[in-house]
Amino acid sequence: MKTLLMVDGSSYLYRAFHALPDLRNRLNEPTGAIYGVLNMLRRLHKQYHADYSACVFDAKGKTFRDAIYPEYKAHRPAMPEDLASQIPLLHACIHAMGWPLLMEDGVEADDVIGTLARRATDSQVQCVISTGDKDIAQLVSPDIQLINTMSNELLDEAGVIHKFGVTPSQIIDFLALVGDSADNIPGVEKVGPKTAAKWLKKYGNLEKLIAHAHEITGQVGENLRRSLDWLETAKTLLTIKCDVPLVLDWQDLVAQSPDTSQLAALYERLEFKSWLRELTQGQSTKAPAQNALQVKYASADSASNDCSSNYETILTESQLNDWLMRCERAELVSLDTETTSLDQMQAQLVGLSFCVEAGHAAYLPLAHTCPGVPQQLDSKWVLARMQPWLENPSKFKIGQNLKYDKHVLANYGITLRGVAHDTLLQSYVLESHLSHDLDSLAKRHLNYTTISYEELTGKGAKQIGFAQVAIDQATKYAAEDADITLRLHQSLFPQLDKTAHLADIYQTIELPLIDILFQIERNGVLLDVDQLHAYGKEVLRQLEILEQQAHATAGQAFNLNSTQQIQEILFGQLKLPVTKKTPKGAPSTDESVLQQLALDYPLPRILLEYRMLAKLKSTYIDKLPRMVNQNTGRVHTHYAQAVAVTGRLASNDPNLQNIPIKTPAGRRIREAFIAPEGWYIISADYSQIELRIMAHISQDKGLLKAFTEGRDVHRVTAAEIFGMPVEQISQEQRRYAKVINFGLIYGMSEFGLAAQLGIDRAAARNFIERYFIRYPGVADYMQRTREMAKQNGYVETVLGRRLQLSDIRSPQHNRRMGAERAAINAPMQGTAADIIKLAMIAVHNWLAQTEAQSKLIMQVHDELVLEVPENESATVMQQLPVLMENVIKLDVPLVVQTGQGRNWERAH
DNA sequence: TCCGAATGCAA
DNA sequence: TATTGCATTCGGA
Repeated sequence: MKTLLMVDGSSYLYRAFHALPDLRNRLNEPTGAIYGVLNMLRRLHKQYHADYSACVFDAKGKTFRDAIYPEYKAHRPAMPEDLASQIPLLHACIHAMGWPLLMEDGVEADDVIGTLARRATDSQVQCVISTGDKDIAQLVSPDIQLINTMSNELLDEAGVIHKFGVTPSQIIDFLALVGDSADNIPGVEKVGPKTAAKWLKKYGNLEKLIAHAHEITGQVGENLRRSLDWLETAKTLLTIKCDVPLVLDWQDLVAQSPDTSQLAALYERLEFKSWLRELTQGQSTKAPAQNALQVKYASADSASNDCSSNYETILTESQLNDWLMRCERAELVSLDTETTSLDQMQAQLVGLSFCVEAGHAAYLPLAHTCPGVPQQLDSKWVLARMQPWLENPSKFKIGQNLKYDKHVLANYGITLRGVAHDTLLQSYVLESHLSHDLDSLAKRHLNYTTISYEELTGKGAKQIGFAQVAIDQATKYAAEDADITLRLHQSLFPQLDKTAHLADIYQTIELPLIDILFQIERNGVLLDVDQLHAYGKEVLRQLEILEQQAHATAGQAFNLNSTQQIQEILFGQLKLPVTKKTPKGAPSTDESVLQQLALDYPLPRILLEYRMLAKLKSTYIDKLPRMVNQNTGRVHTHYAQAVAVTGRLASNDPNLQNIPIKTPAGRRIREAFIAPEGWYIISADYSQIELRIMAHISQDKGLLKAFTEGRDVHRVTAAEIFGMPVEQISQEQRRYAKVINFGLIYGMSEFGLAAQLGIDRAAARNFIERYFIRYPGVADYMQRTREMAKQNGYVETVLGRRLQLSDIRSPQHNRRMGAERAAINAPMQGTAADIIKLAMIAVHNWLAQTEAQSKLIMQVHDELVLEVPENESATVMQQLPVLMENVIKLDVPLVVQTGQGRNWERAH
């Protein structure tokens, strides 16, 4: 049987343009989209030896769809000039490569493809359609398959059912219900893929669904009934025409042999060097592996998404020996572990993967239990064999989040050393505002779609463990991860290295921090479970009393945890005044609202008390004891090193960075964080670090002076804005000044200040004006920062860490203002984050050098917490401030306050 | 079982 | 209509 290969060129054109970096030749002509599309055609050509082929593009001009629906694709902006300018050369290349190129005026590419696919089926020709567009799934049949060449996803009939939950013949109905945002075709409101598939499964098709529309209950049902007329039109728009009159012969679809000299001239102009070399040297079609480090010019080769690969499964002793030798010899080895659990303290190894050179990776299964599993090497023996290499600090390793792998190996008594790089942190330092998971990185930087974990294991309740995954599947996935990580390093590291400050932050802050965070997490913190348990009982009694009081006061029973029910009672039945709404428009019942209402009514006061205790109980009192590790008897948090865009750490499972402190009830919880017998908790925190950083960055004379002279800065500020001597400032006036000082750090508006202080806007504006008159350097800094952000698209910390602000030029006022506030805050929050990270490194190194037993156990943004044996406490108390205050030299002094006690509360 | 909304804890 | 996070409960699908 003959085959026809069709490529939906238009669907790839935009994707290539946006997915690839802005490649240009020496003439500064953009070339990225050309490269992307050609690269795909080359891959397809290698992959399929089709008898007929065609590359199809949309032509200019209106189509019948525009006629029946003027908004069709109307939301799409005009094609960017940088893309439009690439099209003539792209077409020239395709032509020179010998591909039949089709463009029909007034007909969309989809309809050309549909028509040819129909003809192919009629002529008993098999059809493969390469597209990134899901609409075309409607064409799939036993003789017609889709392939998404960017993601390597193949869709046959079963594939469509698996992906969309409906058959190819139901795809049009499915899309009509869901809508297609790419073409600006709305669906039924609130109906997503799940609902649409469910309905179509039940009723068969849209017609029958419409006939039973009255049976659908709820809001969705109403939405459906409202959309009935539209659905017909949507169907027409979404249906690919398979009967377009095309004057074409099968002969027109036979590929010609490439015009080599023409092609060489084009590649020369476009500077596609490796392809050019291939032509001139008459090499095989396989492109040589590229070393991104050497690609200095705007050569398109560095964007190669041709991740050709050779993955091996290690099942024999000799294979292992072979790979170990390669690891020993390689300059840098990419390493990844597959495990039984996301909890790094519990995780057991299922397998290990390595990559020594892009494209050459291996998977070493150790504990797969899938049916029909082959004999695997004995894991104890393997680990003993590998331990010397893993622990050798001069054998360099790279990975994606190696802190996790270090924990996993530590569970087997192995200390991973020689961590030279981590792609998670490279991406984080380079582009903290984007996602850093391996799948996203591969897509973004290599234009490559990895096999997702869920593809192998499923998701939700039916998800299986990695050990149940078949070994060949696991090899593809795990070896690919190691391979991709190495390739990412080759792309990311040179980018980092271009900006000295970013390279420094990566090398001297983030990389060294891996081991320190690992150690802190491993150390854990001791919890007085009995105390929490007793306190929980006490709180439970209070909650029961409060609940009864609330029900009695309201005159009915209701769920005190339900904001909706509280809304109904306060504003629906009791008719209390609504002062604030939630973002969705419902009357808010948050703390500030209840506090206001509590002045005049009894119920809000009860609710406030209830909420505070309920929160403490569920989030901390009950939860923390359950998080105690059974083996160590301690709580081990996880620090996320690449989550917060400003450079801060984040803590989770459990979050130890939001343990209560403000209320007496909250402090009872801090009392449960204890030191073992014979040890102390010592806490050291930076005093007003962000305000000090603001003084340093803004160089405001008044602020610098206040800090340099060691004054109470809130009191000084109050004196300035109230125009009174410092000695006469009241507590209330100081509180105002403090709110203003903090507000400034967050880029607060007069509205926000008014809300915060409970004063009117005019008064708030007055305070801000007086502040800026007294501290003109600060006003100036705010303005400079906004401008810097707008100009560069990013802001920087004192050490040069960057935060990109993609919304800073947004036409949407809200987004732009949000970005401006973030621009003002990020340098201060981020510099503080840099400083405490330096402090962690300094403290850790000092403890190691002096061979102290004391250990870091927590970091809370501006505070370090240590567990210290009695005999070391005096030294630590004396040395901590010295170390922390001198990690950086600012134009104001840094001040560190320390405390020690049997528990965290007492250490404050 | 999953997800968004509302809420609230920290620095 | 104040920055950065994480985690809880509810309630709808």
